[in-house]
Order: sequence, then C-alpha cells, then structure tokens
Amino acid sequence: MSSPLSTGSGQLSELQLAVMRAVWVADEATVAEVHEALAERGLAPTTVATLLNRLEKRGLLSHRTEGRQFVYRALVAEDQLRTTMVEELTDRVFAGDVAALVSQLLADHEIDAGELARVRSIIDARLREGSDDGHR
Amino acid sequence: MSSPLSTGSGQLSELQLAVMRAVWVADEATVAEVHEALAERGLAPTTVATLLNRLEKRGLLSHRTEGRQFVYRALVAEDQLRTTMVEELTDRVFAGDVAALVSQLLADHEIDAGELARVRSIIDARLREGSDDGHR
DNA sequence: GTCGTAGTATTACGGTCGTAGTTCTACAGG
DNA sequence: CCTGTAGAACTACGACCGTAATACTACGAC
Repeated sequence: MSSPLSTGSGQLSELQLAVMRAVWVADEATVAEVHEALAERGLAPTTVATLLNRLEKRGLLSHRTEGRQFVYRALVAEDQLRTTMVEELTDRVFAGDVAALVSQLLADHEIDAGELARVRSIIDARLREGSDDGHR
Repeated sequence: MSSPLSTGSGQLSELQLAVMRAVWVADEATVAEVHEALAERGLAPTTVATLLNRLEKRGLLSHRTEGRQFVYRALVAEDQLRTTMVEELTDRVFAGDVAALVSQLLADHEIDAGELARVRSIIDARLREGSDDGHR
C-alpha cells in the first residue's frame, strides 16, 4: 500500500479512466494505439499524448521507449483503481457506511431479479463463510 | 428531471460536499454558520463565502438576504445528490453494472455480519415485492 | 549529407477548485 | 453627519483538467 492511490485523491475523470482502460485492455499501448482506442471521441493525437503524460506523472502509468515511440503500461490494476474510487465515494458521500451505499443502489435502480439474486448469493456466501479465516 | 444534477457532471468534491452538508443539516445557513460548521478545517470566512457562491452558481444553492447577511438554502436534496454521484461512479467505473459495484463493495470491505444481513434483507424485500407494481 | 516526417516535448488557453486578500457598501453608534 | 465595521463583492493565484497547436529531434530514404 504505497501506490499513488492510497496517497489521497484517487479520483480520475471519465476521460482519464477511458485512457487507463485502453491501456489495461491492451496491457501495453503506444500513444497511437490509445488514440485509436479512443477514436470515437475525436481527440487529437497530441491530446492523447498529454493525457498519458499526465497520468504517468500521477504515477498511474509508466512507459518505455521502443523505437521512437512510447509504450505505456499501467502501474495500477483496474481493480485497485475501482476499489479506491469506490472507497472514496463511500467515505465522501456515505461517511463510510457501505450498507447505506448498497441500499441506495438497490433503491434507485431497477435491478432485475437475476441481478438481485446474484448479489444476494454473494452475500450469502459471505455470511456462510462466516469468520472462519477473517480475510484472505 | 431538470435539476443541475441531471445536467452532466454532478461531481462534488469533499469540501463542496461538506459545505452542502452544513446547509442541509441546518436547512438554512448564513455564511458565518457554515463557516462555523466547518471550523475544524480552519478556512477563512471569505473562503467559505466563495464556496457558497460558486455552489450557488452551480445551481445547488440559493440565497436570500436577511438583514445584511445571506441565508443559503439547498436546491437539491442530499438524496438526490447521493443518487447522482453514485450513478456517475457506477457508469464511469462499472459501466453501469450495479451488481458489479455491489460485489466489489462486498469483496473489499470487512463488513460485519449485521450489516450484511441488513443488506440482504433489503434485497429479499425487493425480491419478494417482485414486480407487483414496478415502482411507485 | 539533406530532408521529410513520425513522434515526443513544450507551451498555451480557458475552465474549475482551493484558498484567501482586498475592496466596497451600508447599517449602527456617537 | 461622520465613521467604525460587518459582511458581501471583486480580484488573485497556483494547481489541475480538457484540449491542442507548435516546436523540436532523430530515423530513414535518397
């Protein structure tokens, strides 16, 4: 726990997340590849380069030089980022009360029964697992 | 559905939320009162005034003049804001997959059995309620 | 060796946020 | 009437975001 995520505001914007996603799915990606992946947004290539640059400065990406282009890699896993962002929202908006957040989610959304059952089975598994080992 | 929240990025920072909270709990609050409520942050009174001002411009607050001071009121309910913010996170980070978000929450947190049971009962109620009326 | 060009580095600009100093205005006390 | 002062209005500034134009550099083809 020393990644830039734990160092405070791990909030990424939609766009930044999109860039991260492009890198995640490709595992490694050049500026051109990320630009291509975000093609439908109509961004200039230099814009994408700037984004990657700033993300690297934030410690979320790193790059190596291959030929004359940069190949970026993520320094944080998607799960980590998700966790951090969810956690921050939970703290900010629900004062850390996870159950309250879940309630809100369930209350606000038209979740089909299948999804609900899925979630419930997750909970059941958790409950059943009891505290036999606490946490992995 | 025409509040500023539905109009795109309803993301508020920690500080902005704190200000909103101060107004929400007081129902109406002067600059001085909000400043007082946020006292532990050690902000200058003018800073608080600026915050309130900008929040008003964003359409989240309004004020009336009483004597020589401003009395602010929230134009959006806390629930609305919560809903919007959670929704945005769900979309951004989980592509709208609420169940995935819930899974993540359950996986990442050490939620005590009581909380889990609470959440599950909410789900059960939902499931039981079936689709008898859909939504009020 | 010169030059086109791919691709990075630098710079920019308008917006917002956090933060607050400075200025203006008008009520209250003398 | 004059003035202190409370409190709002205006201005500011560094940081970061979205966006990108422009500048630079070096490889590859002649």
